[in-house]
Amino acid sequence: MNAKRSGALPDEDIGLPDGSASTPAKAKAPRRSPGKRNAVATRQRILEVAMGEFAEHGYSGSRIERISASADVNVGMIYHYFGNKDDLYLAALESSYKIIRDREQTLDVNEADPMLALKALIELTFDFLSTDPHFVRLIMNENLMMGRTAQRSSTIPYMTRPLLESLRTILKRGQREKVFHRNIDAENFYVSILGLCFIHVSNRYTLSSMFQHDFAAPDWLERRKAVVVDVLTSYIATGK
Amino acid sequence: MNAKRSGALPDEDIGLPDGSASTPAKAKAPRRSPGKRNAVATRQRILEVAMGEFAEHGYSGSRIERISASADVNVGMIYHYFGNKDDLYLAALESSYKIIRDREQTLDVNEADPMLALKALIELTFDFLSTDPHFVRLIMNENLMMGRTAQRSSTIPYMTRPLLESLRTILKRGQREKVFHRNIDAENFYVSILGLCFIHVSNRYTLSSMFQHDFAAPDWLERRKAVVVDVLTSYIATGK
Amino acid sequence: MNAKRSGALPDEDIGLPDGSASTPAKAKAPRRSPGKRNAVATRQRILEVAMGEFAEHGYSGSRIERISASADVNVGMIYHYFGNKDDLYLAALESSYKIIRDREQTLDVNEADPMLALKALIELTFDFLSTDPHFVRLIMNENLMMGRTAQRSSTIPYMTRPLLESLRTILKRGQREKVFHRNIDAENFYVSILGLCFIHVSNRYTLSSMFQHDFAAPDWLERRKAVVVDVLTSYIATGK
Amino acid sequence: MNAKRSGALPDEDIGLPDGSASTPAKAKAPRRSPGKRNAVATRQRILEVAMGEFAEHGYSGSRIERISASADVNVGMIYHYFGNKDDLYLAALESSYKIIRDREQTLDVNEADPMLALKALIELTFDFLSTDPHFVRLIMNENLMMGRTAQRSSTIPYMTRPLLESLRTILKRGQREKVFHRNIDAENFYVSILGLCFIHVSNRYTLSSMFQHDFAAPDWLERRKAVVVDVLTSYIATGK
DNA sequence: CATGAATGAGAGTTCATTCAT
DNA sequence: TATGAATGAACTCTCATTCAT
Repeated sequence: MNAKRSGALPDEDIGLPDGSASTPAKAKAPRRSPGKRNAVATRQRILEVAMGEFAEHGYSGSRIERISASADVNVGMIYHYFGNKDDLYLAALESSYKIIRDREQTLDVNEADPMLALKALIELTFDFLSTDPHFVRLIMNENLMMGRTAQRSSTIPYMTRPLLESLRTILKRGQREKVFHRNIDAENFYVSILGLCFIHVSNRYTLSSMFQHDFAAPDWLERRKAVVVDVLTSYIATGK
Repeated sequence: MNAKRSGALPDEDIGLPDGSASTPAKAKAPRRSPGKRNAVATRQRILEVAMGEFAEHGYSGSRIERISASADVNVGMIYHYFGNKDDLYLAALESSYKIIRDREQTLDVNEADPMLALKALIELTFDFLSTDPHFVRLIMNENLMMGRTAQRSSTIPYMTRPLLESLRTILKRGQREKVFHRNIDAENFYVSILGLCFIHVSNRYTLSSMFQHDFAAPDWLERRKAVVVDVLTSYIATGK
Repeated sequence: MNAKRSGALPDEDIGLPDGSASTPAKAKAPRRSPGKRNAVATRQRILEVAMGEFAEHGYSGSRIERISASADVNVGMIYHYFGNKDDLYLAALESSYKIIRDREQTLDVNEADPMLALKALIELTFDFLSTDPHFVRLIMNENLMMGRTAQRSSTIPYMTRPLLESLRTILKRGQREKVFHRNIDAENFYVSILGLCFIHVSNRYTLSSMFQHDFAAPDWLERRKAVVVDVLTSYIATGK
Repeated sequence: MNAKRSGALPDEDIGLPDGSASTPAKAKAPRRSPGKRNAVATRQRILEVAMGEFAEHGYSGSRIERISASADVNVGMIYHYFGNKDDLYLAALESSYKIIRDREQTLDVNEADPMLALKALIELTFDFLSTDPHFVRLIMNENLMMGRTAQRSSTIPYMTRPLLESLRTILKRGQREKVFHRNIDAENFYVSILGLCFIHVSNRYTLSSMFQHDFAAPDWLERRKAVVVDVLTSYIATGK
């Protein structure tokens, strides 16, 4: 891709300007041993820094220069390994998605009690999104950009498949055992889970200014998680 | 001397680059002619165009030039009326919030049946957010910018008060009449409403690529709205 | 935000507008070619051009564009090396001061005859200021800007120390040897020297229009220098 | 003159950017009685404000908008009365010059003792320049602009004539009475007076940062004035 | 006379990207 | 591989000046 500047993405993208001064240089990847020319490690270092940069500043607010400084490489290297900002963003997005996918694999769908399995899935989702806001911010950004990059990706569209499969498995079993209502649609239920686990992270700041307290406070999160589980289970449960 | 690229937000913001070519100049306010040299009208025209621009492209992706072209005014006029990009964004944000607030005021809280009143509130929220994605996008953008502008606003923090008051009134009456559980917390319940009404708009594109259908399709929205009402009422209802 | 027109000095500055047409692009540093991609040389070239630009046009009258053109570099390079117009001006000011300081160091303070040493110092000051009006203009400009930049400098305030030390040394010796009056104050005397050596350069144009001749003409300068030395020595000398 | 922007002055000018915030709106001419349409008074008010503005900010640093605000008229009026910025500057310059000229007329050249008359002239000059730095700043500015505007003026070139005439008269009488050296040249002596009375005002800020005290402090000025008189009279006096 | 909305031509600054070394 | 100097195209913001009302 050879597009100068923002021309890269045909239409939309999200960004946060500089503020370089106030962002305290990040945790900068550990300084590499000098002289080591380790292509794989360099690439990985750039990628990790980029994930943080894009999550924090959005696409157009992210700075190649800042990434190169934090990753302790020069600009040229970024272009060498990733081609351009657009493709670096794609790589960062895919890499971020991979993390949650891997996490979801740890779920034991075959748990004896479907309700317990469901609760576990809800809590995992809640915890994952709440613990590290980077992922949520990246998704928000991607949606503001109208999903253009996600569409280009060959891996992202499938990203939540495992989670969805787990959910379907659990739902079916619960319905067979008549502990769940039979007409619960997996997709719709997934959207409900996501909505309830996403909102306090995505809208953290506007909610905070409405309610005058921090929506990222651990104890609030703990109580909120219980409510979310409650809302969802009371909806799905037959009461049997 | 000079505030650097002065107009920037101190630290963070969200933006979507140009794409000028593909965005066909917007719907351009109707070409004025009789309204020439009309301060109020000009200011309003700029503001309306700005609301659309910021919602579509985010803060740093928005272009003063594009706004001035769409509003059919000289760039200088924007600075004349709003000072700088930042303050224009603030004005647009406040103006957007005002619209939803005004809409909420149309609710009849004293509806005889608390459950019906609650459903009305949920549906109004759902419809408002779904109908015009601009508001949702603006809020997403503001949260990606860590709420910096909302905090600067003297009006926004109080904007959702009326809605909350309505909700509290309804909840209290429902609890008194024992049709709602007694320990439902208004704040927490509001967050649940918001989460369920927000997610399919905010995550429209990533969800669409996951489930391969358009999450803005009218019929899907209709069904989804019923589910949302169902989830929330089945959680709150005593079954009495 | 952003310091609007951001790069500006906090409050005041002096400048001379364009006149680009009439100023024939300056003496443009010799077109580089071998020196391409030479950081040190490029920085130096920019600095030298900037010194001339600021001296001729004042701060706000100076144009980054004109500097970049004369230095035969891209505008971005100026920001790369100097950050902004303000800091470039600071660098130019410091660099200019350094030149006169270095020149002063060539003085032999331990000259046998204090009166001769004093004359040498006066003549050096006179010649330096008269020969190249750039320095005088830069200082005038800085004073019109109320010394804001000089105050920011960590080096300028100390720059005239050596000259003052030289003067003090000479004065003391002359007083000890009773060829100078004893109650001559070094600071006050320095101000007198400066005033007499400065005025025909700083007020060159208004004086010229008053007296209808060029105050920069070499023969006039020669005669004037003799008068200045005369005024100052007749004041300080005991007549012994 | 119809030149847009800085193109007005062919080449040079001096200016100080905004800093509007820190300059506390000046002493704003007394608010005129509403409804009064007094052309002469309006013109005069603009002129006075302009004199202050140009003295403080230099030519290109001065803002038509700021002048109109301080003079409590709108921009159009300035153009109505003065044509353009350039001609307003010329008017302000001439008006400033007129003030000092008028002041000088108060001198009694026919004072019995030539030395006393000379001292009076020196002190008047010293006091005038020290008391209100506006005049000095205006002259500095004009010289940085290479006297282009002064040359256009039909009155300025003659401005110091009266002072010069007074000086010549005094010098001649003193030389006739043999209290002054005979070969003192009026022009040269005038330049010396000016240099010694000008420097601590023109270079106030750079001198202050060199010597770490305020060169506008009343007691310092008093002592300095004595030195200046001393320097000049000890040079001119025959000692008879 | 008076107003201030509107214009247009810059000016300073930023940043993705390229390329000589 | 690696560096960072260099480029060029924007972008935000300013300001003298004009002109409809």
